[in-house]
Amino acid sequence: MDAICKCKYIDKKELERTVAEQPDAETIERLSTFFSVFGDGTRLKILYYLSRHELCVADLASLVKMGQSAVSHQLRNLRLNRLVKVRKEGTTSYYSLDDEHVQSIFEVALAHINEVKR
Amino acid sequence: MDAICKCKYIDKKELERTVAEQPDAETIERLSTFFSVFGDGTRLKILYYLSRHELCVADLASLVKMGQSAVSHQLRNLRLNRLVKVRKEGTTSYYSLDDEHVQSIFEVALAHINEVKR
DNA sequence: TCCTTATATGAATATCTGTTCATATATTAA
DNA sequence: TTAATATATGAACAGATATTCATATAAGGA
Repeated sequence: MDAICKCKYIDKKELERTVAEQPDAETIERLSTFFSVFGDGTRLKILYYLSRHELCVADLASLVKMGQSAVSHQLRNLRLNRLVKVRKEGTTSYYSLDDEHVQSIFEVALAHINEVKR
Repeated sequence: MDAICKCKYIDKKELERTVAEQPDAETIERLSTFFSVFGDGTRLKILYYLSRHELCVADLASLVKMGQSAVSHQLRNLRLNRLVKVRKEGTTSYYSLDDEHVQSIFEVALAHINEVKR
């Protein structure tokens, strides 16, 4: 702790506690990655549809009005971040949500943007 | 509704409801923007510190170990997204949180990454 | 076996985003 | 008024990211 606290209104002891308790680098890294996944309209739409139904790639593509390839890439992203899971049947891949937090995340975020109301 | 539902396992009626109830373009836009703000380590750190103290720019810069300019740019971003607010006193700007959802957001996200545990 | 269908993926490209650098603005002190 | 300090901001640059295109893989049917 060095150049900190040049300003007034700060209880130095409390600030030291804040620094001591700060999330470690890995936590920050994983948090920002997690939020980045939600920071894209295409992925949000996919997550919304999957929160209602298990769906195959072609149907998702038609629902979000994007090419099959684009959707496939995004599903891969969501899969790697453990937000969706796949079930294969023949050549068809059925995707569904793999995280019970997605719903809560949506709710809090909607609460935010509805209160700010532009 | 056209090329949808080529796959089985889908109740067409329910799918129509899902489409009818889907969030509009503006909501998707605002949601993804909202999440994008959290999708960056520097901003997450800033939000963490501000969740504990009102702080000036110089102290924030020293805490997150970044240049004053970088922090200033990020604070501007956070300000435009209504997550922080400023209070000026002389030449000093004191920032603090401007959103009661930030805490809840953190909690849900932490719950997620702790359960997935790498 | 050959063809069709569903999905996955590497490469290329265009766009977006974060940081730095230089500088502007504004307040206070000398 | 001049200097020093705190912050803000435009421009430039580098790195990240989303989409498209072409193609690979793989299963099922003819």
